[in-house]
Amino acid sequence: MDAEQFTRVSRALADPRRMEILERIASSKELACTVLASESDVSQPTISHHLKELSVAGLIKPRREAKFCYYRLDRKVWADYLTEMRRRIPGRRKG
Amino acid sequence: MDAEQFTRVSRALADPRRMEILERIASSKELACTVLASESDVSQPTISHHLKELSVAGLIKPRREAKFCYYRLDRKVWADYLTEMRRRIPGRRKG
DNA sequence: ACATCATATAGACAGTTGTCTAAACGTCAA
DNA sequence: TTGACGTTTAGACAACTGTCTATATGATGT
Repeated sequence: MDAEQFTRVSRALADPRRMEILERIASSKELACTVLASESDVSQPTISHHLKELSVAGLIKPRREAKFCYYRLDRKVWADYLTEMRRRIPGRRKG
Repeated sequence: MDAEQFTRVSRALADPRRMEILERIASSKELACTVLASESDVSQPTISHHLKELSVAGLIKPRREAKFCYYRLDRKVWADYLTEMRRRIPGRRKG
């Protein structure tokens, strides 16, 4: 994962509400915007905005189906992010 | 790790410069502000500000020795953060 | 006491961000 | 075509953030 995407992901995760949304998406195979909007206490455009940030970061992928838009977690990007974290802050070698 | 600290850590990591500082500290057993300030291209107060954010998040611990202040990574907090990340976005169970 | 060095704090300022409302866009069903 | 629905975009606004300069604090050495 390159530095730019790493930063984008980090920033995307920095907002608690966005993290919450990501968790919600990850907990399901696929989730429609409507569900997220109805579950949240912020407006639907705000949800849309957060989903875009998560998309741009590459953490989620949209699937359009007629009127609806479903999002799913990109597990590869997530795994890559965690790997990059461990690479940047490696565990202590003895000595 | 409680939700509040999780958010604080996430926010602390969201700034590339702060992440860089954290990596630099992690790469060494202990690091003085002076070193960080001299290596960076931002002003000393800005470095001090970033160090405070990282401290408040619990990621680094200061050690005062006379005039100097040395920082080291709190590896437990770091490990806890990664654990919490994995807990929030668990790997897919089959089915 | 005074000057010097290392660090922290205060205050200011521009840029970013999360949120809202209003409106646009695209799809479906009468 | 009209209307309703799901979603995105535009624009506005307050709050937050990264940065700076100037200053304060505190320790050292002369």
